[in-house]
Amino acid sequence: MAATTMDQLVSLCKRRGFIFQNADIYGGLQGVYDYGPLGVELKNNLKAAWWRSMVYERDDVEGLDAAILTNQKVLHYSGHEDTFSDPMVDCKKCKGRFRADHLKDHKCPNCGSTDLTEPRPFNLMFKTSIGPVDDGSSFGYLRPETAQAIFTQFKNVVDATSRKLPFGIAQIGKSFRNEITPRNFIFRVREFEQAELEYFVMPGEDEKWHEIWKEARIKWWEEQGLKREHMNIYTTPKEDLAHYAKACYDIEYQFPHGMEELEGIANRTDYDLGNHTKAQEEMNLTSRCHENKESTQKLCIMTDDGKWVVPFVIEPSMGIDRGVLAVMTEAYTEEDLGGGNSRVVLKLKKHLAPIKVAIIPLKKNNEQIMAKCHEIKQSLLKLGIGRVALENTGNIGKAYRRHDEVGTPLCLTVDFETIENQPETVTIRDRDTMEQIRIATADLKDYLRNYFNE
RNA sequence: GCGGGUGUAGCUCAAUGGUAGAGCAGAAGCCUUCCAAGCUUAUGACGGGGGUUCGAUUCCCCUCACCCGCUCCA
Repeated sequence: MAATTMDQLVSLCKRRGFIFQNADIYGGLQGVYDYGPLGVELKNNLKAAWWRSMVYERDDVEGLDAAILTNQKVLHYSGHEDTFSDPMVDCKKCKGRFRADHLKDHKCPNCGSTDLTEPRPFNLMFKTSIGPVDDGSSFGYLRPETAQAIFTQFKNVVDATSRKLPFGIAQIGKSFRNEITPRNFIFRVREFEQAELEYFVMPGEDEKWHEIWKEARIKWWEEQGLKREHMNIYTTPKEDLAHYAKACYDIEYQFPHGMEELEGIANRTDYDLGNHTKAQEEMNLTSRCHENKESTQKLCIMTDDGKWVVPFVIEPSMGIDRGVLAVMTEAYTEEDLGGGNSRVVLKLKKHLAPIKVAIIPLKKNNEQIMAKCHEIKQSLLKLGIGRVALENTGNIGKAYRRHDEVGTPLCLTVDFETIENQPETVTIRDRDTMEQIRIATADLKDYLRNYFNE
C-alpha cells in the first residue's frame, strides 16, 4: 500500500523535516520548496544512486556540472527563445501564431478562423540582468533545462576525453521554468532539479538506443523501490512532441494526484548539436531551426572510418523532485498492529533512507548508557554508510515509531545488558519486520557493512 | 492566466462580533522502562494588509499561499 493522498505526504514532510514551503514565514513563494534536514539526505541519496548508475557503473559516460546562468545565444539557437516566450495561440488553419493577449474575439488575425489552440504558456524562461547596470543591455537566462550546456560543451568534453560513439554526458542540477500553474506539491515547481543524460549515438542507431534506454530506466526506477505496476510508459503522439524531439517515451508513475510523468526519454536527433554548430550546410543535418553564424565550433565527432558526423542524441531526463515524491509515495505505508495500534512506516530502499541507523538509549538519564551510545555512534560513522542518528528520547517505543515514520532501516538499542554483561551486546531492530536480534558490539561494523552493501 | 474551494499552535481538529479550546508532537523533570505507559511543569495559533464596528479570528475588500478543473511537463 502506498500513500493515497498528497496531504498525507505534505503533512509528513513538514512534520518530520523533509520538505518545507519556501519563505514560509512570509506566506511562501509559489512553486518553490525547500528541503529540510531529512529531505536533503533523501534527495542526495537519490542523486547519488543516479550518478552511480549513470557514471560510475558504466564505461561510456562522463560527468559535467555546468553553470545555471546561460548565455542568451545558447537559448536562441536551441530554439527555446522561440517556444518559451509569451503566451501564444496557434491558428490550426493557417498555422499562424499570435500572442494570446493580442487576439480579438478569439479570431485569427491572419485568416479569421476561430479554429485556434488554447493559449499556451510560452513565457517559461527566467530572464535576468547580468552585470551591475540593469539597463536591459546585458541579460541572460536561468537555464530551463540542464541539457543545453552538455551540448555547448560537447566539443570540450570530446577533446578532453577522446570519446568515441556511442558515449554519454551526465549532469545533475537546478533548472528554472516560469510555470503558469505550479501545482501538486513538489511535482510541478518553478525551481527544480534535473538529472539528465545526453547519450550520443551514430545517426541511424538512435531508435535502437532509444529502446535500450527506455528499458534501462524502467529497471533503475524499480531499483529505487517503485513497483512496475505503478509505472506506465507513455509514447508521446507526434503532434505533442517538444520542439527538439523526434520521439519521446515518458515513464509515468502513479502519484497521489494521478499517473504523471516522472522521466522523459527523448530522441533529440541532431537537433541541438546541429543548431549550435557552425557551417551547418556541410554537416548533413536532419533538423535545424536557425542558421548559425555565431558559433565557433562544429559539434561533431570523427567515426572510426574517418568521417565527421553530428551524433544523434537519446536523452533520459528525470525530475529529481518528482523522484523524491515518487519514492516517498511508494514507501508510505500505514500498518495496523492490532489492539488499536497502528504505525506509519516509510519503507524506503535502504540506500535512500535519510538516516541509516538510529542509536537509541533504553534510558536517557543513565550516564553509562548515554556514553556507550556516543561511543558506538563515533565508531559507526567511520563506516561511511551515511547519517547515523543519536536519539535521546528515553522512550524506546516512541523512538522506534519516529524512525519507522522517516524510514530508518535499523534501530540499535543500548540497554542495561550492554553495559553490565560480557561480551558487550546491543539489539538491532528491523524497520519492516520489527524483529530484533542481539549482536556483539565487536561484530557490529561487519554486520552493518554487509547489510548496507548487499 | 481563467473558473471553483481552502487558510485557527509543529500536525489533526474545535469554538466564537467581546482577543480562542483539545488530542498528538516538541521542551524540562521523576522512573533498571524494548514497540506511541504514567505523573509534574513550562511553552505554543486565528496567512498578510486595509475597511466596517465601541470592539473583527468571525462581516467586507485586496493580497499571499495551497488544493481541484482547464493547461503543462522534469
